[in-house]
Amino acid sequence: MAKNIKPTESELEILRVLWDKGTATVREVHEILSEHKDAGYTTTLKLMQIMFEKGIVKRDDSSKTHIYRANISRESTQQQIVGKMISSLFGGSSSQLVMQALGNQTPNKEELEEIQKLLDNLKKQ
Amino acid sequence: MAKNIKPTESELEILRVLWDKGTATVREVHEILSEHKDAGYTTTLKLMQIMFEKGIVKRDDSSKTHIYRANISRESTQQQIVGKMISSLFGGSSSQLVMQALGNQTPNKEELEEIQKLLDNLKKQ
DNA sequence: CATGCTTTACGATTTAATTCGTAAGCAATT
DNA sequence: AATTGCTTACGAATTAAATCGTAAAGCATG
Repeated sequence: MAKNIKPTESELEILRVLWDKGTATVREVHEILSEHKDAGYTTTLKLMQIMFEKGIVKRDDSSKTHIYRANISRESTQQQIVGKMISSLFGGSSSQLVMQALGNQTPNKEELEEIQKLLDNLKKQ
Repeated sequence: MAKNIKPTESELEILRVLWDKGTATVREVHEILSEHKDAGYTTTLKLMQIMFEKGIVKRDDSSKTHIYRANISRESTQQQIVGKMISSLFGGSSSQLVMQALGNQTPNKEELEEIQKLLDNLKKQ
């Protein structure tokens, strides 16, 4: 049973850091976010506290500086969001999304091969 | 130069109706939306008025009942949103999005063939 | 022309997300 | 022990989206 949680834009940014690093403190997340975005430290803190209340992240608060960790997987979140987009923007047709994505920004040779393999598998069934 | 407009969730719902029908009155849009969602008529009206102010839709107000029409294309909007999603959720890798979409909900034979054609084209280059 | 129905306009409220200021706690250093 | 610096907690302000109530205008019909 996948969690039916829809992270906001800002929450996604934080999740990406946590997914990449595994665990992180508020400070670490904030450092990374502030490369691209300017918001104060307490803003990041507050967001992460709210995410904790919502159950989107876990945290270890046994020491003074809390250590955070994502509580929803990258894959299930991607699936959730992509699924929603397919139904809301592509009339339920995943192939339309695929075409759009491929036409948009072309992957390199290795990636194309990977897609080809997946496609071959799907065609067999 | 594509418009850099990011429709909200509700605005997208309205746009979908306009894209499908070409033109529509507030009443028509509202009828369709209210099949799946319950919000009052004036809510839909207000949203469409705001979209007009933002330039997302055009309207013909020569008669009392105004006639609306999308002012951004379905394709460019899809591109915008998919592009954003690729960078924000898939680390810039469009193939990852493709894999996710294909794994998620498998298209039928014809769609698979279409994707195959596109893939062949991309591989040639 | 009065009544009733539909429309637009518009202000106000509600709800959610984001942002920040300030206080309090803790730890290291002087 | 006082100072400095980093941490969390928390309330409050800001901003944006969505919702609705009410009024005014237009139009058809009795």
